[in-house]
Amino acid sequence: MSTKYKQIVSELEADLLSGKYNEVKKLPREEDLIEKYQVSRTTIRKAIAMLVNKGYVYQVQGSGIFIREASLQDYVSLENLKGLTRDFPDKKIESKLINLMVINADEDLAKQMKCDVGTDIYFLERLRYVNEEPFAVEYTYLNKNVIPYMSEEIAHRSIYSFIINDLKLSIGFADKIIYADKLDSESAQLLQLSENDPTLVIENTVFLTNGTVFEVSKVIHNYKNTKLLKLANF
Amino acid sequence: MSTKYKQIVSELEADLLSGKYNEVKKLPREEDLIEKYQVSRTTIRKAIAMLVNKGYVYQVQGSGIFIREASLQDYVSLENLKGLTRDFPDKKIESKLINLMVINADEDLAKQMKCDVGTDIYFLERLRYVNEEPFAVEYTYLNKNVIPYMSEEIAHRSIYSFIINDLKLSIGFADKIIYADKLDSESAQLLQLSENDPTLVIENTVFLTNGTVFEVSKVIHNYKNTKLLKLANF
DNA sequence: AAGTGGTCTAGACCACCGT
DNA sequence: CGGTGGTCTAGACCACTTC
Repeated sequence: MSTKYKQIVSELEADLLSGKYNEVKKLPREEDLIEKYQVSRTTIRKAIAMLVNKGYVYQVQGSGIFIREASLQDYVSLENLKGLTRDFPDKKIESKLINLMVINADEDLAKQMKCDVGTDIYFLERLRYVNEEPFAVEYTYLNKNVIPYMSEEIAHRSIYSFIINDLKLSIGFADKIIYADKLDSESAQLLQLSENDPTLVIENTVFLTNGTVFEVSKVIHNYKNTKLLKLANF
Repeated sequence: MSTKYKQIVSELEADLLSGKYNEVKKLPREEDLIEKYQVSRTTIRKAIAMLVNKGYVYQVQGSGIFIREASLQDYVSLENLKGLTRDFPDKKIESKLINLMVINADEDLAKQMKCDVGTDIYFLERLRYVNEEPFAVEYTYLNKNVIPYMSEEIAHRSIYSFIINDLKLSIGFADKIIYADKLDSESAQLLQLSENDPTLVIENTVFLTNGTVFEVSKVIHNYKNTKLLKLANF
């Protein structure tokens, strides 16, 4: 059983995605939500705050809770960072494993992963496809002390769902550095593009809830089919 | 006078940026902050929640409030979107105005700006420099019904500070679409790069607190000196 | 003026971290 | 176990929007 406000968030999120409020472009007022879910105002407001943070809605004092209609389709959201499977629920996601090995952290990697030099690290190289088209080349480093087990089978599917559902770890936050660059020849070949073509690169450092680094990765995207969506609040 | 929690956020933010807590890498516990600021726990927790959203800190149940040390230097933050002046406080920011005119919204622009076809729109083209280097070419559309006045003088400095401080408008949120592409010849020349070099493009739609669109813009960045930083929470 | 969000309080009880 | 965050309640009063 989850907490009340999280359940309310899930339910409202599902309603929003199903288009339940598309006509009025508004959510019911706070008082109605309080009545519907039988919770205190604080709890409702906490749930709404989550939806605001996720970019679903915005509130206007004296007026109501309005839906923010940034058509989510075909964009990789920078808010819900739980893997491609979440971003493209209707599309066919595949991964080709190119490399999987255990290495020892050198000084540079140890610093990035906040671990000791020599720590065992899984290194994975994957080519990811969306609807049969090459989408990105991923170079991933996982701390073996945190992720004790990794296999070809897991790497083919979603590593994140393995971490959350099987290892029961909870992911806390991530730093992402985003930039454009020229493609190197290896990545170009994998993405079926030409050397020196543009590419969108994302370098990730991903932390558990307690602040432990468990993943460092570099993802080289096909510029022809990657668009990120960031919903910012001031 | 601002609200209590906003004042607390400002103060803690300044403390964090000044490096006050760099040694312990922790903020004081909630109870101490309550004592210090003489407010209720809810108010302190609201302030901390803001700092968490901005990516400054993370909380661990049973343990404390820890500082998230993602070195902010040389990155354009996707959290504090108040212009380059905020992102690079120590650097020299300049803008060269290339074009400033009033146009009428065509069907496409009207849709993007949620206004009527034919509405007066300021169109600006600016080349922005950071430390004397060409940083980005900006194409900006501003709804003249919202921003009634614009001049060469304002366009040379920060449009955002004009909107906030002089027009007293409050900016609410923004949608940002981010992708890599090949440079066209005009932008390439302005950025002192070659045609077909990579570029990082950001397309913005910016809203006031009440949901009114006041700006649509396309920013074509120099890939050699632009790195974005996104601090995500799960 | 009526409707609806925004801020703030005081306090209860639960859940997780570390020793 | 003590220390520290996490969730939740009930209620007061303020501020903005809309008519």
